[in-house]
Amino acid sequence: MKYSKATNYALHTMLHLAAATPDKPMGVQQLAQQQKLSPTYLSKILTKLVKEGMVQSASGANGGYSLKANWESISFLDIIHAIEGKASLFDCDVDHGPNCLIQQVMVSAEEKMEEELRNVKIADLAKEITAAK
Amino acid sequence: MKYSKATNYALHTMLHLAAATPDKPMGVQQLAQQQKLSPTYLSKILTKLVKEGMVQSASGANGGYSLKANWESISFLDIIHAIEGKASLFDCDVDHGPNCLIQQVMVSAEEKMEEELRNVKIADLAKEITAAK
DNA sequence: CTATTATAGACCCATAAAGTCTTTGAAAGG
DNA sequence: CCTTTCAAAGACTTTATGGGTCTATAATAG
Repeated sequence: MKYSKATNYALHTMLHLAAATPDKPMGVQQLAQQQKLSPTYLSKILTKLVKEGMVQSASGANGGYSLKANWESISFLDIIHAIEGKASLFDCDVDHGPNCLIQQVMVSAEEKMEEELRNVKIADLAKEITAAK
Repeated sequence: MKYSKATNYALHTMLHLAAATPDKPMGVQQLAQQQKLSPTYLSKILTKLVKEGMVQSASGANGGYSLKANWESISFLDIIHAIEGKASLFDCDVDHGPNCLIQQVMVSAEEKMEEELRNVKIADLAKEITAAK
């Protein structure tokens, strides 16, 4: 079990947008250079973030991606869910009634992790970065 | 990102052993029937648990698998680590120095989940099951 | 010695992640 | 209106891994 690389890229891209230019749009090639990956691949990831309402896109000259107005409230969990989906990490497939004790333990542990990820906003890290400069 | 089915099988098998016969060994075909999967596949999973020192195996007639002496202290996390490995769920591959803030957040969230999984022992659930009978 | 059981490893298949390429569509600016 | 610049969409390829089978080997009880 591993987080996908796409999640890593998404988190870094969001942090970069938040720390640099929440206002001005930034092109995908520029964003891709930071992480040394292909622009077309990153654009697929960004499109997911757009669909989830975290990022705005603008076509045409001087276009690009920028954060949406509500960006200060975006948490790690929001971004992870946008890429990985919102399904539970654990599914008990065994056919033994609806109340699987194991399932309950696994889900409650997962919720502990999600709670933490929900509490950390991308804006928190962006502040740390800009303060360090 | 999902837990593997093997983890699900391992947890259920451990629980079944703990709730049924911590003393007498149980054959893999019997264990496999419970979860409706092939004995050879389950044996691969059980071998991992043996190597991690949670389960004892005995070849030959009247052989099979049984829990080890220390079984009351075995946690969910122990079993999960035996199957999934102990690596972190998140690796920041981006080349930007050793102190990735994102990595730190992800790891600390993961530790919250692990803490919970470390606190729940398979013996706890086994007690619940036997008490319910 | 034989029946029974675990162990090991080669092997296969399906699915999903990871990434490329090409076409289409939208906007800005002359 | 035409061209340039950008994102969006989707087909496609590649690679890795989970999930599983099969067969041969080793250990042990009786």
